[in-house]
Amino acid sequence: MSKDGGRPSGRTIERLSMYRAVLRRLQREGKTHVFSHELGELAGATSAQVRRDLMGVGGYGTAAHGYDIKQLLEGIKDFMDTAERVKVALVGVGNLGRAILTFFARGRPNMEIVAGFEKDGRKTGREFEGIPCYHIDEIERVVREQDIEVAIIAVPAEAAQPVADSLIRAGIRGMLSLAPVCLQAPDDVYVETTDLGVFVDKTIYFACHMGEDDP
Amino acid sequence: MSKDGGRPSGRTIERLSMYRAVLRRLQREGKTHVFSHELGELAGATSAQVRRDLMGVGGYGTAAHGYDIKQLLEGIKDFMDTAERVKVALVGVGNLGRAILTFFARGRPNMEIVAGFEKDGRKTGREFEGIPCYHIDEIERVVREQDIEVAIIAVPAEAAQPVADSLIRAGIRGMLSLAPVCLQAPDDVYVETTDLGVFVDKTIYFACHMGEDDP
DNA sequence: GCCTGTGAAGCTATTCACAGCT
DNA sequence: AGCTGTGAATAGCTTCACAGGC
Repeated sequence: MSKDGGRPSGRTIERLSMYRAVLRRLQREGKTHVFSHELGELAGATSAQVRRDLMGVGGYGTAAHGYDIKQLLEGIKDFMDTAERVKVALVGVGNLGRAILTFFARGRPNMEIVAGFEKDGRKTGREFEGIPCYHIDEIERVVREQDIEVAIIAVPAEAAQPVADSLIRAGIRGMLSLAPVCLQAPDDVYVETTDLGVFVDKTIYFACHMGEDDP
Repeated sequence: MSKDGGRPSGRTIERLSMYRAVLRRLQREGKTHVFSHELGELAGATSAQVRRDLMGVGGYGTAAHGYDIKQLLEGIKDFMDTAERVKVALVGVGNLGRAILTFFARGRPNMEIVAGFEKDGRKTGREFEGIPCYHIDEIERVVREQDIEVAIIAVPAEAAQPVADSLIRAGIRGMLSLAPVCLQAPDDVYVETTDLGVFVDKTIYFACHMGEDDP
């Protein structure tokens, strides 16, 4: 069976994450097995794509019943997750930050938000969804002390780079920024940027230019 | 001079949207011209990538000063935007919805949020950021009456598909869903899904597996 | 018959590299 | 000398298509 073929691409990881979400839902609904074409339909991928992605995680499927959901979730977990739950910080506890807290509050198996940071003094010292909220100046100390490895940045555009700089000084390994700016960071810190404005523009573009043929 | 070469890809549109954000910022800072490598650095792309993207919008650049920012913004606008500002609905006015409202409140040139929808009766009938909030049952009527073409869906996962169905019945052309489910829709409705959970998983994965070589 | 796993083909996107201009 | 615009080359991703199994 040769070697397992290099590192997976970002696209593959995104899809695996979606498959996992779908699989968990199916499991809650009582299903135990699923075919590649079903999973594909529910996750927005073709069956061939699903099979190829699952190949990478050592996918044990059978022609008779498709994939065993429990086994598959286990496989994806082994493939993607780290041994311990990753500790995550949330910087910015405004509307967006609180939405994120609610979203992740009921805990995911692979991560845990352990600290929030805010500039606004009326929010610091309190708890949100059970997460303590510190002042933004404490980022370096708290991130170090608690071995926080990943941060979600939900602050206004102007504040994003300074926040990133603090996190980098504190030794963060990865950041997900929701602010509409491309953060500068050293090569050994992974940065992912998700700008809502971009997705709105994209949706508008394709919604309004659909079915236009080149003349 | 030959044909302008087919429809641009989603990736290209995403980058154009980011370039635009950067260009607007540079313009506010008083700059009038920019080189492809500068724009690339600020937007997270290579200079070659920038030049190729801008070629598509008829990029007028000169070797001496690079691209004229004003002209370029005009070009991107002509290329991407529709003649009229697109009317957008926001479904779900919880924390996430309100974050979106604040984010887009100061208006973008190409779109305008004109209505919010909520299930929670305590929010309906009021205004948020100057946007009227209707009950979710009124989606069909209001979307039709106001010629709303695009919707942003910021409701919990379980509610997303029913909301999408109402929007589709109302004749929506595109939807951006922030719920972690892949929406079913007819082919003539464009659907974009942005699941935060996926991006968090991805960030965690790459942050924690960086610098691992195949043994 | 209908499924998985997978080499090979096909396609799309990105980068290279250089002509042409200032 | 340094930049844009762009054909050509490369790299990366997705789909095809079929062998093998239940």
